[in-house]
Amino acid sequence: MFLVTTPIYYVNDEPHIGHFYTTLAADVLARYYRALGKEVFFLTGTDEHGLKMQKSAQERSLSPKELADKNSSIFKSLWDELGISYTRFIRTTEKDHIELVKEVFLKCKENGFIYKGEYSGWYCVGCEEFKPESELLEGNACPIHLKPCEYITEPTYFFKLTAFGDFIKDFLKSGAVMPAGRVNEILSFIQEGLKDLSVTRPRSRVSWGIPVPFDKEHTIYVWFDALFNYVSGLPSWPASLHLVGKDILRFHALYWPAFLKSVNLELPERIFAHGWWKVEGQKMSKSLGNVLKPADLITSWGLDEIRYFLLREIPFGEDGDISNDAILRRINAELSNGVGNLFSRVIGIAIKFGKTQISGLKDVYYCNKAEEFVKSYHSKMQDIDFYGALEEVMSFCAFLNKYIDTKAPWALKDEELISNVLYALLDGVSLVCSCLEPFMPNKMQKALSAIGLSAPIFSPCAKQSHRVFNQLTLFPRR
RNA sequence: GGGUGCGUAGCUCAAAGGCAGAGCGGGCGGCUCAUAACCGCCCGGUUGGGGGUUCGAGUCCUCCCGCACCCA
Repeated sequence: MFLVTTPIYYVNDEPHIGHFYTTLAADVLARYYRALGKEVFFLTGTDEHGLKMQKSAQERSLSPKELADKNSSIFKSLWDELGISYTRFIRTTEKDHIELVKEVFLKCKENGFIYKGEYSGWYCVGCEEFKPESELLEGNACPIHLKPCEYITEPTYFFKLTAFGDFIKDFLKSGAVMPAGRVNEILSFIQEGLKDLSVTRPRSRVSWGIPVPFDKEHTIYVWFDALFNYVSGLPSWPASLHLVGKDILRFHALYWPAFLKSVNLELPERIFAHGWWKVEGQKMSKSLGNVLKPADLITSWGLDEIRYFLLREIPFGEDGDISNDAILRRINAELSNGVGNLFSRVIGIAIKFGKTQISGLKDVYYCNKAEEFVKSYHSKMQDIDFYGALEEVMSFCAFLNKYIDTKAPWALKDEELISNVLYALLDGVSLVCSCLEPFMPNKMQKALSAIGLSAPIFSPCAKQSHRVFNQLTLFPRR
């Protein structure tokens, strides 16, 4: 079973393009493995505890739960509207999750990895973390929130992170964390010396969270709480793949494996950290007011088009830039002129020559090309290289266009020869649409049904005959 | 301040010491099945800059510049 997760999104934030990007990547992989006939469980959800939520709720005279309900449903209904094919939407306020976190926390203590101590330092409410003194601005202000931090000393429970340094290093060197380039950051963080991690907050200060099962004066730290959603939310453990943004890789590649090991659970098979999008060349930020919402983009360009763009524009893992020019280029050059036009071309030939029921001799040259294409497509998909996989599709489209020109079926007199060409072309088009289906499920399902297929097929020349039902303009030029 | 990574054509990216490439965009030609599409050809480069190692460097070393990120 393929078990894929997104991070659970913190409900104090509004969904933006970054949330969509991670979720989209998971959705594409989920659809891909389903199309391969594999059983898939796709987990996403919301992270709802913590001081930030507690305070936001207070400001709005709501209970934290009321605010969490409201904001969580914003995420959930967005994913529903966008057709994200998640299996479960988990919330950290759900009972089974809370029970699991308590259980695991207790076990971690029993295993000797949690001990009581005291923590003092400058605390930023916005960040929900203590700030090192050197980082503070004038007036002990937090460099991110520009508001003064509070100096506090409080009893806390520590997690013995220091016991896991070598274990984590081995994990990082195993290649499970991708892209490899980002692993160095975590390694050097370990190299500089780990410290034990405070994993509880006093109940008096943070009441909105899961209580420590053996000490009601303390609340379990939100990250400890949140990360275990992967265990409570999946039907089995370990996960096949955690998709995360590069900003939270440390939590996933360092703390998370340590937490898991401390309670004798297996580690996730793979963790992939993707990059960040700029918007028209600028960093996305609330202060710049250029936070891009997925719904806005999709309204202007279309859901499938944006799905395609985000995974095609840059190699998955790198940072990228979203601009209207770039989107326009991709849509016109690749979707309209490439895929869409090829589709119309082939259907057009079939209809014009009155051949909507097509069988023919297999062209070995075509079949070899197609085999080669499908093989590299799969290999890229399994490496989580969306960019590369889509590039393969585009070159196969180019091959098919050339194939048409070379064979020039309109110049052929022999009916059988025409059928042979059309057989290869329809086979090719069905592969193209199949390979694109995980990326653009809506358009591709229409395309597939126009050629009589209800689901993707990935085997070249497997069907003895093809049928053409109707002409379709898949991607109008912009 | 310390560290990691990046910098290749106008744009998005390849090239793991061996002829600097693809696609897009631009120009010219061809074709008529198709969405002014498609096919072919052409233009496009001091590989951020300087120095070094090597028969040979985009690739390795070193210094500088710029950008991103991690840490203090």
